[in-house]
Amino acid sequence: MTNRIAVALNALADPTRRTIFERVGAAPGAVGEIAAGLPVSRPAVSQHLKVLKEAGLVTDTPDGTRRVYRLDPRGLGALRNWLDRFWGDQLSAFKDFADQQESTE
Amino acid sequence: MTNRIAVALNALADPTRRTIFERVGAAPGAVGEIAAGLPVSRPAVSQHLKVLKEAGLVTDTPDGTRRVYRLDPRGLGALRNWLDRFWGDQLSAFKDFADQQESTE
DNA sequence: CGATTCGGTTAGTCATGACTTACGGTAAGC
DNA sequence: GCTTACCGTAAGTCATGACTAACCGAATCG
Repeated sequence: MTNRIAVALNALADPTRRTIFERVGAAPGAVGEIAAGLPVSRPAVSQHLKVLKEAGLVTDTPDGTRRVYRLDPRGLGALRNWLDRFWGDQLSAFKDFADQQESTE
Repeated sequence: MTNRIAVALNALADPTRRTIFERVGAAPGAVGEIAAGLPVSRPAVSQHLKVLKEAGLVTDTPDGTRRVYRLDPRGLGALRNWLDRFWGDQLSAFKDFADQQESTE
């Protein structure tokens, strides 16, 4: 459960991989199209897409010799839920902090 | 602007650092308290907290010789907004995909 | 004051992973 | 059939960063 978060965060931590992820988010496309214009080789993009796929952040669909990648809502949703948990923690913690400040002033 | 996202994601990618972040989220505390029970040394925790602080994910407050760390809403909010952008992309992309599926069946 | 506690910093080691080059494999076009 | 795109994989190189041990500064207590 927290492992899904681990792989997702690890996948999005790399700058090149994040750029690839943003490109896929802007418009689904094949590996060659995604790699075009990037400062890394096509095999590198392939490896990054593999990591993103195993993280549940993208999915691939065969299309002839090409392979179209698009966003996967599962990894995205898992990250959102994880973040929202801390958002709640943060709010309650801030409330405690504010109460304490008020009581000691 | 995207640099804030970069440092935040990079900070949360490390497992040890994520554990520290979760501990701080559960309950604010000093460095020694956070380091207690962790499989790494206290200086390591100190270095991790520095990274989390520079990422806008935690803040520190001096308290005598101690130093209390708590969550910082800024980094948390930035991450949420960044994720939500892709959430919108994902939804529209899924809609396009569904429309295309429908038109080709 | 000295002694103690708490925490940040430095230097140096070591493992992880991002990248390229070369290769193999599959589907479309002649 | 043969060739051409397109893509994933393997092997090997190299840089980044996580960690420990040792050190130093600052605040508290006797």
